[in-house]
Amino acid sequence: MARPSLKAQRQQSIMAAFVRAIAEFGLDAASLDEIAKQAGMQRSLVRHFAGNREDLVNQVADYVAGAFELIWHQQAQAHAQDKSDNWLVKVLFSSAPEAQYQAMLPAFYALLSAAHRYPYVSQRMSQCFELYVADLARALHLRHPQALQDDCQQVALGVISIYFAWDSFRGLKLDPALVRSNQKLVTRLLATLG
Amino acid sequence: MARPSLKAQRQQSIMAAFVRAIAEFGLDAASLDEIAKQAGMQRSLVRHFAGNREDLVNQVADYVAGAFELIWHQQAQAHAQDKSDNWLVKVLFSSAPEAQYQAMLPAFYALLSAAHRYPYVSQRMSQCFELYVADLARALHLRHPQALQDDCQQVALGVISIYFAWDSFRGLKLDPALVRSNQKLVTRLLATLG
DNA sequence: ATGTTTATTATCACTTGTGACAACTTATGC
DNA sequence: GCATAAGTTGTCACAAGTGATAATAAACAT
Repeated sequence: MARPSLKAQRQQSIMAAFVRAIAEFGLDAASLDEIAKQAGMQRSLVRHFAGNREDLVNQVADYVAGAFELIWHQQAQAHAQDKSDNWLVKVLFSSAPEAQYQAMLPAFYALLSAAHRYPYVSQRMSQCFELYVADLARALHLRHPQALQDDCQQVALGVISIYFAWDSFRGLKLDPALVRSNQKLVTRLLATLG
Repeated sequence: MARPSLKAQRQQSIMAAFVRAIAEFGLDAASLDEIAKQAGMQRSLVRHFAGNREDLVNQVADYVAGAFELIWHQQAQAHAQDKSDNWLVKVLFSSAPEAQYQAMLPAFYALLSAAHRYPYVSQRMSQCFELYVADLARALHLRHPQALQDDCQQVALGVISIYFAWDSFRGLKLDPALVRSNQKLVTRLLATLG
């Protein structure tokens, strides 16, 4: 038929470039030119493959939220056999997060703080958060069958919230001792499930 | 001597205008022109009274963080006599927040997500967070003298984190039932202090 | 009224962002 | 090779943002 389409790969590199640009300049100051430059192509190509600015923002919300959900899922599955909840504390507050994940954090929080101006982003971020909570609640219930589902949901919400707050302050000049406090805090909260 | 200075008032209205502009366009797209327009003055005046863009951003961090700290302080003092911790749940998750506070939320989270690009903002936001935690930890210790200080600190960190996460999703399309879960969650966490 | 300090207005020069479109090039199937 | 569909480049027109500075107007003290 015709020349093979590079659309998928191009869109990937555009998204990756956008994420980097957001980290460096902020969502609203990450210009199409900057994205193009970071992706090593011309601005016209960005437009060709990804549409205009609003399209790009919506797509990057999917890209980032999807990546976060994937990483979370992988972690959860890797520890599916663990009978205690200790892996949670380790995964969330001990091991250095994957580079890919860490690189997306600024974009995630930039999107979150701008979500109220982009309906689709708002919806996608909410969905991501609720998926996290529901998923963790399920995992907790498996390990604490005697606990009420509502209790598991509360604790899941708590753990995710604590992690969110912690994450949103990563990169700032917070007292490093807070990591330890957060670990103990999550342990304390999990202990309420008996 | 000379003509009386309007600097203080002008700076106030510039800050208020900046906060509104951030909510509407995001931190990096809130242009000096827009700020001037919302403040009802010319761009030259904004520059005259508040300096260039970077100055403005640093000032607005102080403005917002200061306002948040003030509101928090007022709430804490208003309930200084309450012997139980129920007021916390009510204050954080029940009563509709003051309009002034609510209007500043978008700016607060925009600043937080951009903090890694502005050293002073980073420092100011960290300071704000740590003040919240330390203040609440003190308040908790007063009501739970038998609890260890470290435990109070953990719980305070938890409550603040839960509130932060909740707040950062305010304005998104989250399931309204989560308010109730958050209330129960905070109660659960506070109960671990005995 | 005069000098002084501040507010206010009016511009200039420069850079950047955006959307749209036309022209050209390349790979593939038949 | 040729038609086809896609990639790629170049460019135009328009709008906006920023920093800087000079010039003018207003309020106050003496």
